[in-house]
Amino acid sequence: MQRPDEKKRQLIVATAAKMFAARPFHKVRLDDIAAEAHLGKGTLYVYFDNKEDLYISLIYDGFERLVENLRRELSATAADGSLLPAAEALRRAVDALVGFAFAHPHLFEMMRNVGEIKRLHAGEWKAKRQEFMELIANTIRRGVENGELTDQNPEMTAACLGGMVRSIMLFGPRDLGEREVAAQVYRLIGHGIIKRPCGKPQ
Amino acid sequence: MQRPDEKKRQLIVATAAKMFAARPFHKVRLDDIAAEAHLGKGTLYVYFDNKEDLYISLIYDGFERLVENLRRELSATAADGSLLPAAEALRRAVDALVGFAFAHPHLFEMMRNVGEIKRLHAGEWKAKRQEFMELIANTIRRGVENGELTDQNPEMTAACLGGMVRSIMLFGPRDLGEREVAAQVYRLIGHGIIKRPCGKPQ
Amino acid sequence: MQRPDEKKRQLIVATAAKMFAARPFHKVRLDDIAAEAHLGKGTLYVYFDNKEDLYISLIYDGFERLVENLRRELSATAADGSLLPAAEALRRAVDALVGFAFAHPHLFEMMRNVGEIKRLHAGEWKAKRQEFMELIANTIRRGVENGELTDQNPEMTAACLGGMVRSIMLFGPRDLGEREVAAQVYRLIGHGIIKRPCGKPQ
Amino acid sequence: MQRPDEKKRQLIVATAAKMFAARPFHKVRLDDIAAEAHLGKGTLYVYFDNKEDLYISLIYDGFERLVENLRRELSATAADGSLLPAAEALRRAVDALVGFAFAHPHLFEMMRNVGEIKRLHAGEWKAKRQEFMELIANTIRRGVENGELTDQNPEMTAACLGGMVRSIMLFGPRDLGEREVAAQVYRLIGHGIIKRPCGKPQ
DNA sequence: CATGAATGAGGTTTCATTCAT
DNA sequence: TATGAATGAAACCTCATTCAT
Repeated sequence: MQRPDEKKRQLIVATAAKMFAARPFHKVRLDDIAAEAHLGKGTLYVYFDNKEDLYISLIYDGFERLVENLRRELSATAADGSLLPAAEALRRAVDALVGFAFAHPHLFEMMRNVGEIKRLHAGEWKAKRQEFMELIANTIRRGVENGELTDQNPEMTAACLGGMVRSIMLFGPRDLGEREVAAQVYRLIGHGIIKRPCGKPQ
Repeated sequence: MQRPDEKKRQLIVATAAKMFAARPFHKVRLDDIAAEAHLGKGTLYVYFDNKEDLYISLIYDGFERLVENLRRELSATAADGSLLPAAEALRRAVDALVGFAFAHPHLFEMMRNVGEIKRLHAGEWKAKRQEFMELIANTIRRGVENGELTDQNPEMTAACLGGMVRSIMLFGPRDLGEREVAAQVYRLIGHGIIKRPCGKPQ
Repeated sequence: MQRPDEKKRQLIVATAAKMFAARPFHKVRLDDIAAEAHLGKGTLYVYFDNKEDLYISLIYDGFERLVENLRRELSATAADGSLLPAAEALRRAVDALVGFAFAHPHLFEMMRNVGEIKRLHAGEWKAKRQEFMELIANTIRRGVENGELTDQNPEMTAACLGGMVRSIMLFGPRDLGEREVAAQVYRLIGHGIIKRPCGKPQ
Repeated sequence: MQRPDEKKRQLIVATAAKMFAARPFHKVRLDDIAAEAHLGKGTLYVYFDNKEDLYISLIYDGFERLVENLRRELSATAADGSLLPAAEALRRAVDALVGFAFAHPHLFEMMRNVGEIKRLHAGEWKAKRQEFMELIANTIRRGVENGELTDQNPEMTAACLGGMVRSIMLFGPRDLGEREVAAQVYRLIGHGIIKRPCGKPQ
């Protein structure tokens, strides 16, 4: 007797991620995923309810990992045990985000359809997205409180971050390196592009 | 692109936009669009080659209008006939972008899948997107040249803008007004969120 | 433009009847029905919701015709406009039943699963079956009232009739003629409930 | 037909009977039977070759028991060792039939598809059904020979019996008692074929 | 013997597209 | 031009059966 195998689930998810990233949902056939994973078609249905469930799980799993990465980075502490300066934390968040985008371009690309998912799995998804937003927004709020940062609407800023990275990946110049992208995003979010004459507050 | 009955074409486009915005491509049936538009299914094929053509045309048309909006705003001249200051031009670009997003949420939401389209209609699309990018990037470059702005990679910044707006619309706090969104985006892109002590260059 | 064609519906029904009679439900493929009827597979779905709907419709249509036959026979009147004697009416009912069984063996055979259908389309079916029962039971009751017949439970008797015919067709000796079957059923049912005056042998 | 664990085989048969009676063959999944019986799916295959074998065995076993019941009843002898009068034997047959129908409604209901089975296991089944028919038909013939009964076609009459009971159970009035059903069937069948001496009302 | 994860042939069903009217 | 009945390729999914454990 065999037991449901987490390894196999991972194999399916990874294979599916590759396929779904390369072509739109309705052009990906489960037959192909099964073949690519060297599994029987029915096996997919042992681990997932249906095509959509597989798709959603895929993205959700990825997003979950991303949130974990973020949490780890943002909860890092300095030598003395205190939290990192907000600006430093923000840089790490950007790095984590961009790093994830480069490490899992499939997943990142697919998160475009998050709007669709929200309709289907509102509950779980909303909670996880809330986590994501809170991690960043709270960091910004902390910075605002201790005078490091200034932001009239940390929530909006948090919401922006993902979109910035995604847009650059999709529409920006070709062949950008991870470093460059992270640096540019951090510059934009951090200082913007308008030269401010000294002493003139924003 | 003039067809027998431009009114009818518009009706189809508008109906389709509504449907495609509400559900993903593969869940929208031509039957549904035809029914919703009170037209025969075959009529759709008088005006569009196939489902994908309809979908692409939809987004392309929308994007085209957006680009025209942008061009109009960015080519505005001051009383003396000179171009607007770059910062002011940028503000107008952000306003145009956000205004469009609020005016055509369906279209804006659908542009999420622009990546998909790129694969299909690389040619036309690439040119149009190039226009979009150039409009913004050139404005930034102009500002950099005349000392108003500073940006190490105007192309990336240009690429960012759309994503920022979209992210805020999708993931940001509920019930945001057009003004608020435009203001926040402009603040972020313009000055960022890090308080800079006077005299300390970025 | 073509209009939904009642002729085509009949063609589908007739073809399906043949197939479903020859093999059990789960061994009949819609592919086969479509091929046999020289129609596209999808055409079946223009006229019926799904396989089960086709199956049910099939039997229901047949049963409906049977009930109409019965009604015609039982409402026949003598030369003077009065209803037929109950015994005569009963004979006609049996003839109609057996005639139908011989004319539409497919349908009659399939009505075996009426129990199944009841669960699915309780409403319509129940009403139609009620009609069937009432036609026979009322005839018997009329005979009882005017002294022709005697039956302690006309409803049960009515319920019996179909089963008798079906059993004979299925399990009785081979190569029975319509006449023989009708005669035997009538003898069984008839002499059980017809008061025979003394001395008059059956 | 003894298997490793006869108890377990019985459990499977009983569970399957319940399921097959409630829904048609193609809607009963072996998964469901296994789950309902708290057994592994594979275990079913230890005791039966395949789904159809299970189904057939089920009905065949039931029918076999019914035939045994009938044989016992019909071979009963009077105090003096002679066989029972034909009319009395017939009554017992009807009682046995109705009793079985009430005791095993699942099985009885399933025998609807006996026609189907005939095609599949013609051999064994034909023999067993022949036994059933002979038991009844011979009893009738005996009655005819000794003047108790009159029947032009005992085989047809025998074939009828099962159908009568089944029809009443399925389509007759609700909430009939075993007694009532048996009585009515006996009256119908009996008074049709029993010579009634003059002046003796039914 | 008992199990249930794995399988994949083959089923039902969908729906973009065609074309006769 | 406008229609929607007809089509059938191709998709998703089921589930009887197998077999490693």
